[in-house]
Amino acid sequence: MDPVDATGATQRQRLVDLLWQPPSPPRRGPRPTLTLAVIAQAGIAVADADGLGAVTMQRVAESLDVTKMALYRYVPGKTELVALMIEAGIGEPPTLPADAPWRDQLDAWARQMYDRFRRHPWAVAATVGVRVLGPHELGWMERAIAALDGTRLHGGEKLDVAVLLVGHVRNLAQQVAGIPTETPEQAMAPGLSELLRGREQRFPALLEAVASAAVQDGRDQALDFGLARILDGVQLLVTERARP
Amino acid sequence: MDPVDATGATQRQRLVDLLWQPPSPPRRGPRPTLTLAVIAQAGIAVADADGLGAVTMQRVAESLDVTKMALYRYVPGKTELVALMIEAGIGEPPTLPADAPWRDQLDAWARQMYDRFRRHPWAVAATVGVRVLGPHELGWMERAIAALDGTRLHGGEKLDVAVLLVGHVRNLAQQVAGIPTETPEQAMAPGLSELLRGREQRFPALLEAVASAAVQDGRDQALDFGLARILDGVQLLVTERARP
DNA sequence: CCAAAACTGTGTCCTTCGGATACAGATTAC
DNA sequence: GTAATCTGTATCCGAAGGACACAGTTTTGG
Repeated sequence: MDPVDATGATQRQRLVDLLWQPPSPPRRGPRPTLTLAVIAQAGIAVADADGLGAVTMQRVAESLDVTKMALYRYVPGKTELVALMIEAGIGEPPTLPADAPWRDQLDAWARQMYDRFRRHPWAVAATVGVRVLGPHELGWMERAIAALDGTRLHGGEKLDVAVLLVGHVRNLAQQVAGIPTETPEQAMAPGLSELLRGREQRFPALLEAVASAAVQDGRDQALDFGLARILDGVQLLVTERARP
Repeated sequence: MDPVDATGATQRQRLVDLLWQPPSPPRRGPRPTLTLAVIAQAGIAVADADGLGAVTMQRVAESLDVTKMALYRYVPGKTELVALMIEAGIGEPPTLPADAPWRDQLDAWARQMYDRFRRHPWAVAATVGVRVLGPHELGWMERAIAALDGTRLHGGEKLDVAVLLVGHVRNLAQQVAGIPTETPEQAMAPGLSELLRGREQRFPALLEAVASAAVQDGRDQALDFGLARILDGVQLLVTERARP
């Protein structure tokens, strides 16, 4: 199943080690010219500028004035490089007032995560699919779950709330990616209204919604809306659980 | 900005045409051995079997007993092939009872979309980022918006509800992809509990949640949970709007 | 009926990418 | 000092997307 290398470690285990136990500097041989952090930052710079597709070993190496193969001394492969970029890009989990109501905590949490994703739009595409989580990413999850500590939700429910919020934030960040100036609703997809033109009778409800939404103002209104709905729904459950 | 080909059409416009106006059969020359639908199905078969990464021109062409370059007679490039795969994979929007309450309609809508994504897990990864929407995909949106026709929500709000639901469904489908047997909570990420082992003091809330969630049963419980919360939240808004 | 036009599928070539391997130089431990 | 260890490099490879020219096939117009 999982490919095994010469040392007997699986690819997965090597990635886990890379993310969770940054390798100690070597005791012999020439001093390394690079570090994992520097490499990750270089990759992030490329991705921020020209998208995830532009992140190639060649390009990252060039920006660091080394050869492509030099990177492989630090990183097993491109998958691992992207994983490091995600960890660095998402960054440390936010510090939230632990004594604030859970709803305020989660609201702030979601907005800060949205901020990170907006700063690094490629991170949305990079974090699809099952993968190994790093300390930062797990720290974010921990912080969200911890916000629900006071409630009487089950463990599974707490996890589900976090998953729900992450999904919303990721989804919105993705929609806005690449269209920094317009509002999300207006530019949900390139030329939505353009597509609808000439097909009015086929998508009447959509047409009317888009037309009346175009008048709407609102930076990040879709984020606010979804967040309010989700937290309203969660609040309903929490209060229901609160009374015996 | 947008590359222009010899005929003066932009790449984007060519894709729009491909999705919305299936090209008519040629009037002269040899009969084509393939059709767009057949090619898309071949691509879907490959993706279903071995993932989106296994979808190469070569591989798809082989499965159709043609050369790689033959495909380019039908499809401008791989991007367009994937777009066709998405359209065919998502399929026609569901038929829902138009007289049912909006909540039941949206619930069924979301579950059917979840079903499609579960059948084609690669579709989640393929539909990240801004892209041109096809008739099917737009039809799904239309159907969701139409479900809210009776309510007094604004156009923008209706769109936001749809986006919210799509986000949840996509997110869940992605989590479950590749782990068909276990429950989503248990296998949110490969070896979440394995990662937590030895780091109990660093992620206490997460640890407790995972531990108590492991006992939970529940196929698709995360889907149900999120759906219920979201629709609860929407319902709150709808009823609020209903009374003057 | 026949030639020109239009179209299909193929073979060949190019570039880019991720990655394996072998090697030369630098640094440290014994 | 010498052996072990580690770094960065140069070279090579297979697979990928795609450009292009060509040969064969079918229809249209005279």
